Amino acid sequence: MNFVNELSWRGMIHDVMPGTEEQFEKEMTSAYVGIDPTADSLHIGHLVGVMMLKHLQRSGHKPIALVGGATGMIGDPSMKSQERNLLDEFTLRHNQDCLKRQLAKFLDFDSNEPNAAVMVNNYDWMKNFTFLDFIRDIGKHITVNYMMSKDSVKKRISSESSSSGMSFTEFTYQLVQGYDFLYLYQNYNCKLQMGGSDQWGNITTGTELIRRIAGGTAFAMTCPLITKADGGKFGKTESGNVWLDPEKTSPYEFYQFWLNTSDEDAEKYIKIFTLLGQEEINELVTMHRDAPHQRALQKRLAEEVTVMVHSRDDYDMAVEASQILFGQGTADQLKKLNEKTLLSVFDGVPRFEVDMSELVSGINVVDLLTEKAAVFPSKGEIRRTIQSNGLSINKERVISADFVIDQSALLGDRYILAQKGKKNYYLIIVR
RNA sequence: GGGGAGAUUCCAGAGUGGCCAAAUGGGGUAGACUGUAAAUCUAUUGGCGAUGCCUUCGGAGGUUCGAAUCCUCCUCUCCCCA
Repeated sequence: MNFVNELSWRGMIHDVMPGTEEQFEKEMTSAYVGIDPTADSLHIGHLVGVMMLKHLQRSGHKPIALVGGATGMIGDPSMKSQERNLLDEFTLRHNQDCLKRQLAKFLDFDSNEPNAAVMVNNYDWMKNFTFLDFIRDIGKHITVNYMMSKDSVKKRISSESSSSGMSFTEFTYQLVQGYDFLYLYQNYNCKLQMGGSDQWGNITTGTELIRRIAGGTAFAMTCPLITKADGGKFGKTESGNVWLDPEKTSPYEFYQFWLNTSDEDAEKYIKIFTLLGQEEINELVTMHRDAPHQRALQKRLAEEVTVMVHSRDDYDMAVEASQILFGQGTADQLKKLNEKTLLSVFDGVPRFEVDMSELVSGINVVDLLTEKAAVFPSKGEIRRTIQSNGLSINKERVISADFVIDQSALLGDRYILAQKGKKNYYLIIVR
């Protein structure tokens, strides 16, 4: 399997440095991707980089996952984000461990194969590197002129937009990241850095350092930034990031995220986020174009990714839940569910607990869903939702804000299903 | 060190004494249409015991019958000149 070709037909290559392909043909090559350890879980924004590493390992080369304990605290000027705070070492290690556990689902870290994956943390080699040593040994080899010519820097300096300027720390970022590459080159024989297209400038600072200090040749390869056809940010839902950690994003929500991708995006994503082959994907795309309402693409995409990140069981559960929630499910069907099925179906649904005493004499929906269970942030909002036909209880539409709920509404004697709009479910558990 | 501009509801951005809970756009939410899509259209978008009341226009005071709007001080941001 040719790594570059593989990524190329999948639309995962934005830019490659000349000679990269030849390098892969010449020998087993180590390549790395950087990951910020800002949280103790990866989110799907990280997935592209992870998939690049996965393809790399599949084609016989050696993946290195670099945890940016040091760089993560500086903040990349191209990210526009604020400068970040230094994570304390305990948190850093904790996050690193968690990330490794997740990455192990994609990459083989443990085998004795020569191309087993490796995880490193740049904090380990940066923490004892003094400022003086750094500017003497590294800074000396790169000119400010060179650093200023990077797009990420230029954008921040030509401050026609009322941006807040760029701090020296941010300016230094590319050097620190470049040094990582040099370090990996010297200590791990790593010859390629991969990343999003916004990383190109940073990566080439690394190859430049390697050329000037080590007299070696290293390569750069970037993938396009993942976008959505509607211009929105990829990987976000109403409730924020889509995490790989099932505690943060349940498998049901995870599955739903992928199932909801638009037609246009689905064709793109299935190539990037699954390992399906070219032929199979082409068939799916054709099938989908013939009968878009079947959403064969989305279904397969959601299946593949959910199974890969979670498990086949989690996937089955998510599908079952989706069928009950979005299928022809009626109030009657809902009432027939036994407790076990009900709980598993609503596994990923936000839950609220309410005391039985609230229900015995009946309670107004508005009060229940604001004061007792904070499904809505304010009473005004729930009233507006009811007025626009947006609220259902146990799959039956609430038509008036005066609607009263009592024990007769309970499913399985202790549950109430509240639904806001089409897609948002909340489970109320009565004690 | 000197000079200038600014801080408004989720964001951008109007408003410069009463008609302002505050234009417009974006975003969010809900509805219609659909395929749990996209696009489009509609409604809504501070809170509440709701024809009214309460809290909001960087912070603290003050003027006034009445302030987002005027005055004083403070905090922060940006720009220009040294």
